Amino acid sequence: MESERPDLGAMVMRLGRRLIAMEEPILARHDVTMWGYVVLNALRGSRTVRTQAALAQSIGADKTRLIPTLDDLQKRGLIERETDPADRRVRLLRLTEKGVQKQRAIQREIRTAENDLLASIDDREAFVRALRDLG
Amino acid sequence: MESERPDLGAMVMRLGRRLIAMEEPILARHDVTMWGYVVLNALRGSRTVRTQAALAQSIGADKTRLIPTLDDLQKRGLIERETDPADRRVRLLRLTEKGVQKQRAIQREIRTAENDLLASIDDREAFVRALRDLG
DNA sequence: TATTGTTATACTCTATAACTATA
DNA sequence: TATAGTTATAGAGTATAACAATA
Repeated sequence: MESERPDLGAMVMRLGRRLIAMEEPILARHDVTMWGYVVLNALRGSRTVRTQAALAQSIGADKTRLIPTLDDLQKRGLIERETDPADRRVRLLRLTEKGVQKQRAIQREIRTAENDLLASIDDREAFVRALRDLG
Repeated sequence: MESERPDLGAMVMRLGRRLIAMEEPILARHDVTMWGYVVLNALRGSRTVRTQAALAQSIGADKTRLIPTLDDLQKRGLIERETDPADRRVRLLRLTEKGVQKQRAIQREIRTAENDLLASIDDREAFVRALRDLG
C-alpha cells in the first residue's frame, strides 16, 4: 500500500534540481557552462560530424541559443567548426582531442558525485534502468 | 554491469519535463497554473494556517512572485487570505472548501496519468520510494 | 529599527524576426 | 526560392530594490 506522497512531477523535478546543484560546482571548476557540457556530451557519442541545426535539434535547443556556446567552446579549442566543402552553408562540428579529454574529466567527476548521491538506494541498477526507460 | 548511459541529471530532467508536459493539459482544463497548483498542494497538507512568507519558503519560491498567484486564487474563491488579528502585518492563508475540492480533482487526474506513465516499470513502489528518499 | 506584504524596476533567459551567404 | 548560420530585437519569467503598514 503506497502511503501519501507528493506528485511524481514534484519529486522528479526536486531531484533534478538537486542533481543540477551538484553538477554546477564541478562544471564551474572546469569553466564550462551547463549548455557547454550538454554540447560536449552530444558531440562525444556521435563522432559523426553534425551540423549546428542537427545538434540543436538533438538536444532540444533553439539553434540561436547554441551559437554563443559554440563560439566559446571553439575559441577555447574544445570543438572544431569547419565549413562543409560540399555545402558551404553548413558548419561541421566535432570535438578536438582536448574537448574529448574535457568531457571525460567532467563526466568522471559527475559520476562519482552521482554514486555518492545514490548510495542510499536499495537497487540502484533497477532505479537507473527505470529512469532510462521512462525517458 | 551498467552499460553506458546519460548522466543522472540529464535523465531526471528529461523525465521531469515529460511529467510537466503531462500535467499541463490537466491544469489548463482546471484553469490553474503550475504555481497555483503548487500553492493548493502546499496549503492542503498543513491545515495549519500559514503566512505568505512561510508558504514561499516551503515551496522554494520568492515571496514576490507568489503574490499574483495568491491574488488569482483568492479572487476565484479557492483560498482565503485574512489579516492575523494578533499581528496585523501577517496574512493567514487557507484553502476554502472549493479549493480543497479543486486540489483533489486535479491530483486525482494527475495520479491517473502517472499510473499510465509508470505502467512499464517493473517495481513501481521501489522506484517511487527511491525518488522519495532522494528528495 | 525590523518585518510582512506589496509594487516597481532591472536582469536573465529564451524565442522571434530579420539578415547574409550559399544553394 | 529555400536553407544554414548569424545577429538583433522582443517577450516571459524571475530576482532585486524600494515602499507602506505594522510591530
